[in-house]
Amino acid sequence: MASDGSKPSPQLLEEFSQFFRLLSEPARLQLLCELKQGPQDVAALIEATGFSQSHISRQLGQLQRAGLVCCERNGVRAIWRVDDDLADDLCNLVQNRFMQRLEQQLKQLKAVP
Amino acid sequence: MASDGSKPSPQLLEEFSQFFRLLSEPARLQLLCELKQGPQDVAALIEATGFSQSHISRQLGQLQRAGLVCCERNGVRAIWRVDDDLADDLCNLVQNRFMQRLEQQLKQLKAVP
DNA sequence: CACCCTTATGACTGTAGCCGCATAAGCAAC
DNA sequence: GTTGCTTATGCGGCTACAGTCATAAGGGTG
Repeated sequence: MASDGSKPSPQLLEEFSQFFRLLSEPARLQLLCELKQGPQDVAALIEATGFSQSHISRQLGQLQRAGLVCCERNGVRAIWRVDDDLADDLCNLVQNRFMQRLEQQLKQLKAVP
Repeated sequence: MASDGSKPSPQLLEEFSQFFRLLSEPARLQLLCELKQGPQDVAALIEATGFSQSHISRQLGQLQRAGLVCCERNGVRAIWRVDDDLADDLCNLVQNRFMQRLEQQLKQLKAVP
């Protein structure tokens, strides 16, 4: 968000929040993780997650519109795959921070016996 | 999310999604941006954003529980400030991707006259 | 053509969460 | 003590969105 003193515009904030909202649903994150294992069709995703077909279709549609996944069609069948590592990168950043926090808390507990 | 072939646990996905949900609200992003300009009290945030006092208090509470902001109390007054640059880093990553996408689309339009 | 399989979508319900209003809680000064 | 100022919170309305069911749309195969 602008490393100088300027503030981002409301429109940009709205776009940021919409993108983060995409990742704020465990179901979508789980689909992204499954697809990270490799391209799969919807039947495999149903098997892996237990979600209903319509649910998966909707979530994949949202992820596709955001450019995070894409699909290749063999006739009627659709093979989905991750199209952008951004979500993965964001999750790694968050996970690193989680770990740093836990280590810091652990250190503080050790320091005061 | 685990650069090897393993999938994150459902609990971790839940934590990720909860964190991203924090950033999925323009009001909270805006508060973070305002505080990025420098530590401020609630009155200044009301002035800057136009939000109600109760609204700001709730959102700051959520950000505080997540460790993104913290406050220093002078008696009854609270001065809030950013306590973690993670949100900023995440926004920068997203913004870079937005720009890359737009440049790519622009290039494709130029390539096919 | 009919029949089947896969995916997308309209309609609906239920729930979560934003947001404001009013009020309580906490602290300073008098 | 009371008065005033600042922040936190219970309550309620409202909206947005996840998730399901049923159905349509699009393609393959006989």
